[in-house]
Amino acid sequence: MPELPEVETIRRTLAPHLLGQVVRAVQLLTPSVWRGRDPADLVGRCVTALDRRGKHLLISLDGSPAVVLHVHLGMTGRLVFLPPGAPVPERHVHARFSFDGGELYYQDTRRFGYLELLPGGAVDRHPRLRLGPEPLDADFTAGVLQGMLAGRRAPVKAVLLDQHILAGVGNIYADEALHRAGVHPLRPAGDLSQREVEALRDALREVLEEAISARGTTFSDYRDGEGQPGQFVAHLRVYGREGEACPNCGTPVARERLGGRSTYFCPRCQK
DNA sequence: AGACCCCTGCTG
DNA sequence: CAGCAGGGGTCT
Repeated sequence: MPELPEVETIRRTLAPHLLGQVVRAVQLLTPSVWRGRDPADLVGRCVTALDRRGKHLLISLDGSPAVVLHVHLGMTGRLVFLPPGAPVPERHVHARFSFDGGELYYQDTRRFGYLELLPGGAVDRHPRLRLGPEPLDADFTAGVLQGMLAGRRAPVKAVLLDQHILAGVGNIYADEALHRAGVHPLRPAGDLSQREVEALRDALREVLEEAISARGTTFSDYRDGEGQPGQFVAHLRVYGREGEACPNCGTPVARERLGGRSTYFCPRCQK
């Protein structure tokens, strides 16, 4: 579920509740979702930062040495902060973190996500966090994207989805960016013209920024850090819209499978 | 690039 | 009942 815009929205909505707060207790209800050091090691530590890398959330806590709680939400993961008295989630709650101002719940219906407690420091060298560049960083230029695509025969969409090459783009935003750029998802990555690479770079940044502004895309499961759904589903142009009119040209949106996943595109606008 | 795996729930 | 779902991993 959560791609870059959703994780960024969760980060922003959790930050005011967690920064400067001390973990008073941790309850791990489903041990299999936990990796790394003992969760009890969190108790007494203060949250010093919330960061995002791609689709990964990194919660830094103080201490000597400091630690980082690494969260990946998979398809259906949620991280929701609730003040005292708020209705308590009941289904698929796997962990609960108590703070003076409320409780942080980790839920995940399908359990594809995980929580991992890492030593602080060079977290980006950790195997699961060896990711490609951030598409919203200022130095993600058309030249950088060109370098990612050059010489590859794989479909351009498959390259966009590869987190080791580019961080944070998932099935929804890959399809949306390719549509905006007018590029067919099955085109061999290395065949794109310079003009197409520039359009794709701009489209990726635009769609990710707009989705963050709309607080993410909610089909069913996704919620932000305060339990609220995102609004970007109303802005989707092709994703999940098989048979509906392309907003550009009116041609029915097509769906094909790529690597076992649905791919939506306009057969007329995307060559 | 594809198949299969992880897991639960919803839809047709 | 089969098929599908925003994540990723591993193995051909």
